[in-house]
Amino acid sequence: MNTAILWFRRDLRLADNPALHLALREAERLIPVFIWSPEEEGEWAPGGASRWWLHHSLADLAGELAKRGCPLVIRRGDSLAELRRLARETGAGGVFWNRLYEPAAIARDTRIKEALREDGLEAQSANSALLIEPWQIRTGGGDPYRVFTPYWKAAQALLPAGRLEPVPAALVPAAEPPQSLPLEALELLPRIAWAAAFPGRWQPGAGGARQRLERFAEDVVLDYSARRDQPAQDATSGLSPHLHFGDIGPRQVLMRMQRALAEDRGSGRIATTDHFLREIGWREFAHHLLFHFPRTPTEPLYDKFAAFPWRKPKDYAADLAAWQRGRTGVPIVDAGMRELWTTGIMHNRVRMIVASFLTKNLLIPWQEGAKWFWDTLVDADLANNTLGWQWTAGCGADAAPYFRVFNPVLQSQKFDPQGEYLRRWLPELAALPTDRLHMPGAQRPAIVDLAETRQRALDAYARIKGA
DNA sequence: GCTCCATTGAC
DNA sequence: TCAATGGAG
Repeated sequence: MNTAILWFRRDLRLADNPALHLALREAERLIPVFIWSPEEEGEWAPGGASRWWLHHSLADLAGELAKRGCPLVIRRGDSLAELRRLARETGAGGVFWNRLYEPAAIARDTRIKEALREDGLEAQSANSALLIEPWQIRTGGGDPYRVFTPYWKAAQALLPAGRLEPVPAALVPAAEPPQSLPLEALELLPRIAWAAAFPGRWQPGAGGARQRLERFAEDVVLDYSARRDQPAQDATSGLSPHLHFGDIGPRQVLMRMQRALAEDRGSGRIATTDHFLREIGWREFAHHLLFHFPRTPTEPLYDKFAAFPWRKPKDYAADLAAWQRGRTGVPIVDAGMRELWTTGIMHNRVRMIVASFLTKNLLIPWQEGAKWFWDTLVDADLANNTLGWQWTAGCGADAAPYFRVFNPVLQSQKFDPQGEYLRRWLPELAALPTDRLHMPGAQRPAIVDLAETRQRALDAYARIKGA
């Protein structure tokens, strides 16, 4: 084959890109293409924050490709139609891509693979996004895992080893350059100034991802176990949006961590690196679950929770709005929701706190929280978002037992003892003494009584228990 | 079928 | 202490 199409989706990098190497094995000339087709992702088209990231990550990828003499082609519309058109225009003999695991994407890609093969084209997919593909791991009984610890234990034996595919220094483009839209034509950037603070916080793209991984592996991971749960600290990797868009892949992360370990065995690095890789394991587990239980983005994994007595939309609309805007009167909740709105991210510890508050204290369905996160997080990822929300709501895999209701005041005191995080995101409270800072009503009257609503949640759970 | 372990907590 | 549950053995 003379020419191959490399179809980029959420693998926006040249390093450790197996589809790229599949294509280069088959063909001399390469046509890298990105097709904007959000309607093909059903209910889960990228949200506003994700689109901001995608724009900049695509710009970075286009730059890297141009440097190697092989410009990125940008199209919009029906993916299959555009791939066929591109193959016709260029005489390409095949299409290569890296797999996605969302139900809508799997259905689309399966259909496209069949259609391209019927056209007489080669069509092949590869794995760039996961250490272990969802179908590689089963319990002794042959079922998918639903509990993390045994899943991750089984995963150890299947972790990839060996070298990663190198980045080609140069690529050969199509004989005739195909038509391409300018990136701006996709209109991915928000029209309002909402994302104004994002560029100071993030550098989307493969270069930014590599810098983050280096900094983390050299320095931050040393204290990861001790500091990861404190939202005021800059003690996490910050890799989640990069991993979502494939600016970097989990194999690159794993190999870098293994190198860090090899460089200084005997230090405290072993335990803390394992702890971090365990979090990468949660990402793998989330994809395992989404693949095997594709209805979970909207439905509880365990059927009996379908009968859970959530409040009704007309009753909770005002409380939901207060939660979204960071006006609940519970400081740690409001701080987290403001961090999310301003930066497109929220510390994982705080995600659990605000999610517990929404589902248990406000008794609002977890799906509402999942939708809000979907639109506001730069790292919005269907697998991770679904697992996180169902975990907190108590209806999903490896869930916290429902009777474990987070107390946001205790959580705040424990994980932000100096009130540093609270003062950062609620500057109007900066002058308060720390002990008062954590308390509901410090800034505005709390919309609910914590003790009362905790009991209401426990009662609601008791009603469906054993159903 | 049984025991044991683990499970980002609160009272 | 409370308490539910999956998974391993």
